[in-house]
Amino acid sequence: MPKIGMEPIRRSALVQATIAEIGAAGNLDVTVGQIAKRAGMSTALAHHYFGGKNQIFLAAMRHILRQFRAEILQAFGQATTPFPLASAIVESSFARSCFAPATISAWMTLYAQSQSSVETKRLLRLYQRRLHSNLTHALRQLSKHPERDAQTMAALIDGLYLRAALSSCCDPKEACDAALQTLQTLIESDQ
Amino acid sequence: MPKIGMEPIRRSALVQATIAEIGAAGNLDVTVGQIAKRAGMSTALAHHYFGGKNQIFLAAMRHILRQFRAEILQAFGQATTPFPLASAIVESSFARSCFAPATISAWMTLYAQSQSSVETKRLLRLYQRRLHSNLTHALRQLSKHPERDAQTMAALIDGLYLRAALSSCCDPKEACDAALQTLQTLIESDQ
DNA sequence: TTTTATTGATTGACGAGTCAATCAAACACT
DNA sequence: AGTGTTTGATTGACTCGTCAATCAATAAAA
Repeated sequence: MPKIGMEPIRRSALVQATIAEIGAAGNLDVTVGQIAKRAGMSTALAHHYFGGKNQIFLAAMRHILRQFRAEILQAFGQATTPFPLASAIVESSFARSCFAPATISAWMTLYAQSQSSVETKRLLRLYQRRLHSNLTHALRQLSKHPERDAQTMAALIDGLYLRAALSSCCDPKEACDAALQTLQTLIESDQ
Repeated sequence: MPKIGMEPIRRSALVQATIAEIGAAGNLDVTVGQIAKRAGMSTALAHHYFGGKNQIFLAAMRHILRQFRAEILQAFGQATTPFPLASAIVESSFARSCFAPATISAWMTLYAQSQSSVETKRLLRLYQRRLHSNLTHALRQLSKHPERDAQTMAALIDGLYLRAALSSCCDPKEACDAALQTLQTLIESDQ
């Protein structure tokens, strides 16, 4: 079997499997064995490539963040004028991909783990800083207090996401509309 | 030792110890042994009173929710006119007690576990519904869209709490002010 | 003596990480 | 082309530790 160059394939498969497995379990109570099995390899191989359970999880988290970032960058690419840009950032945050059960569980896990793992906390902060900075940039020409409104919008996005993701009652679309509505209100109020 | 009526004392001690232990660990990776030791008893006794690990955790969660609810009720008691009432609800959500490390960890755990435990999800929804209903009540005379604005404020509170609790940079006070500021903006905008 | 409180010791299961061994492709050299 | 060597890929089996849950036994009130 040893075709050379398996490493990236295996690593990717493990990351995918980790996310899927977290999604299926709903939390971090997932064994390396389960992950490896889903990825179609032995536990030993998983350890061989990642060195340990925690590093597998971190890689999975990074993958989610990278995916989210891609979503945002795409939004930046398509919209060029300020307001559509701001809306696009909001809409990216409520993209369908963010509401896949596995993604939701991974996010919640990220929050929960950030209390105990400095590396996880670092990742979370990275996300928060990026969202804030993107929003500030988009709001610079729309708002009198771009920093402050960006802070508010960022928190609102996180909060609406939480509620939409956890209470299966209200759907992503509704949450997104609520965020856009508030965005409008904010930039109108201090014109 | 068998003084009669130990049960409530033991249960309470276990709940306290659970919260403290979750706070110290930063997550749910806490053993019954650790909890029992902190509460000054044997693991067997912990099992005797609660029946199992999960039920200990659920009791701890319920305790946090109850504590939070007390904070809100107190706010309701003190403020009688609408606007101070709404502010008071916001302020309760950012009370110092909500930012104790143990409380933060417990909340994050609540979010994370709600994906896998129906009972935990039930508790979370209970909190969400109560916050929404309290806010709606307070906003009824202040806003043209009490329901909608309550939804927004509830999400904003959760989001600001997340950010304040997880990034040690921005403090509770700031988050609270941001929420109050937005509350003001919302009710002015649709007057 | 019945009931309640309490524990030490034990069990049974599970899981992370390690290791030695195997297998096959690629490579080097003739 | 043929042969031997290196090297990456891969795993089964094992170790070591941990932990939830159980139980039988003890002690003290009522």
